[in-house]
Amino acid sequence: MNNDDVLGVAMAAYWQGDPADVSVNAITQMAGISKPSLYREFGSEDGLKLAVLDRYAEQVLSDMFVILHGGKGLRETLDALIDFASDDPRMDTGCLFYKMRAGKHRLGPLTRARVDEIDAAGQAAYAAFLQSCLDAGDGIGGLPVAAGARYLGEQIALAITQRASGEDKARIREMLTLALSVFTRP
Amino acid sequence: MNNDDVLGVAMAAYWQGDPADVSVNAITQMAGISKPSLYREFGSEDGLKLAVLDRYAEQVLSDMFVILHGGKGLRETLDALIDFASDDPRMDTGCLFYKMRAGKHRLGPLTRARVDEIDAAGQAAYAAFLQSCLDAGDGIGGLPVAAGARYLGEQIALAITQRASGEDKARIREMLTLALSVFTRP
DNA sequence: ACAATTAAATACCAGTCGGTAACAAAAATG
DNA sequence: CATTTTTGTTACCGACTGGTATTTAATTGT
Repeated sequence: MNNDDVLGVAMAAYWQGDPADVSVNAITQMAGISKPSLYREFGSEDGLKLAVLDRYAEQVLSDMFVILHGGKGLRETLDALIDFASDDPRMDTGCLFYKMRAGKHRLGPLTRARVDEIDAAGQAAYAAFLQSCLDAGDGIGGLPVAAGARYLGEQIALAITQRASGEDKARIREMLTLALSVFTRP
Repeated sequence: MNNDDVLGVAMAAYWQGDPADVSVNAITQMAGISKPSLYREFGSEDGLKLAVLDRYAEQVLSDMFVILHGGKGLRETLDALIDFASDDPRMDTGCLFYKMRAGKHRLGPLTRARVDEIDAAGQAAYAAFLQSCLDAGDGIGGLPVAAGARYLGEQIALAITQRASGEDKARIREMLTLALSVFTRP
């Protein structure tokens, strides 16, 4: 059981439940390693969560950035975001990043700082996407880019968070589609 | 320091922070009473939280039901909801009910059941409001009542939750107004 | 083969959690 | 006044938390 395997186990555990409800003891047990081994590798619980978050960003969140930077048009990109948020099986138990962001006050300083970084990067990506739509001549419902980016980000987060609470996929899609319809209004 | 005072202290503590992060020890300390006194009165942490939630529903949530059952028109009622969610000073630290609902898995069975009850009552109130708008001849953006009620409830919850994380009031109002504009679309 | 070094595990630390048993003061009841 | 019953307190319980000091096992260098 090498370090990457441990990271995988920890990510699965944090992702499946609530990061704040999974103890280091539980992780060492699931990974079949001793506690000092884990602490030697990651330094602290904060260090472990940071490593997990980085791995998650690179393995999962990257897909969302790919959608946003795909250079497709407004409708096509929004549809891809809706598909991802309401149907991707990886989001069945929610998004680890959003879970961490929702419980930010329970995180250590390292992980919290990284959450803020990723959040800012997300905002920037949403804004860049909307700006590119404007540049391409697509209207975005007459909204300012910054406000639209915040709105878009929060609606996606809301939809994925509802996935974690077992809400029906079709209903989530319905609500998200409705929320994002403000961008494609005549 | 009588029982109602203790309930007030507990409600303030739970409301201010996260209900899951406030221990019974902390509450007894803040209220200046001993732990067995609190347990004799409320039975368990679950019982205390249930009592707090009931008090909160009667003191705060009732105002939202009053708005919904006020018999006013669509636009006026939505505006009142937007005002409440984005400007009412009592929502500066968020809504205790939504905080409990978000951390439902951390609640005891009594409180969790009550959260579900209140949630269902909220859904019903939103649906009744939208139905009354339809009956009065107001269109609600061509949405089915049930879907609209879910959407409306979640958008209000999102807005108030953002209040708790210190988001700017004006931006929250902007986003909520945008989200609810789907109801008043021509 | 033996010594030095590294890796991993056992066992422990102080602190907090929700919850209670045992006990002291006070108030109601005979 | 004496007795019971309620009210409140101190001190404790076992279980868990994040984090480590210490010891044992495996590996390496010579």
